[in-house]
Amino acid sequence: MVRRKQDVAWADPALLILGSLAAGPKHGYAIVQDTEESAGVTLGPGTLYAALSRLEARGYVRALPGEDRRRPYEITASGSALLTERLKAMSSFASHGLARLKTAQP
Amino acid sequence: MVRRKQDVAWADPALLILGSLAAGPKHGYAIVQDTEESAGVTLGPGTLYAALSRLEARGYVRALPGEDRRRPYEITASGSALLTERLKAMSSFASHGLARLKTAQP
DNA sequence: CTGTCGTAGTACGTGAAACGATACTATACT
DNA sequence: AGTATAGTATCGTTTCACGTACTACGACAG
Repeated sequence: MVRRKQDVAWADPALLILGSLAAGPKHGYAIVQDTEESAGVTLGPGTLYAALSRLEARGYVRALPGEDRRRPYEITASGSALLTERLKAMSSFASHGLARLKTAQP
Repeated sequence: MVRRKQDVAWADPALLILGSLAAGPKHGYAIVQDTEESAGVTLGPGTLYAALSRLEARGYVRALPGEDRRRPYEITASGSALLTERLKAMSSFASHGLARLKTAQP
């Protein structure tokens, strides 16, 4: 088992989770499915729950009262603020980078 | 010191390096300065040179003959291809996420 | 001449976290 | 009952981000 950390990642798992929760509260399994289809990234359970509890400890998400055995999470205000900042930075970096790639071909 | 790994990063250092090299060959120190002004991220030497040698080992960058004390690096074709993929993914994730944030406010 | 500042890269230790594997429970179907 | 699926949790390994400290060299001030 040669865990190869996925060879130059483009986004932090925590950011994928926040992005998924931005659309509304979800429980863990739903987050996994959402990031798979919207970002093409599959989060393993180890990654998911570890990142979720870190986000909760830092106040970016909040656990909602679980109805049955699912535990939904909700993004908080500071989580939204953080996500907005990061997404803007990503967006501008991506467009600058793509512009560089187009022009700087020898 | 409590190495807090920077609290939800928005981009892998390796990606910042590739993005900087997309504008043309640079040596390490110049990459640091470039990412500082273009992305607002300061890469420490430990982060920078470790990431650079990983990128070189995987064939995404190539070391050019060093003139004096500096060691310039150049992005390779597969590095450009990788960067393009990742930037496109980042860009679409960022725009989807920002759209979600706008609409889904209770 | 010597201090120190900016440039450039090296070496290294520490801790955080990604990831896969594994295990477990509860419901649904057959 | 047996199997599949939904859902959550924990463990161990490995990798890597990051800070600190260090070497080295040119330029310029004092």
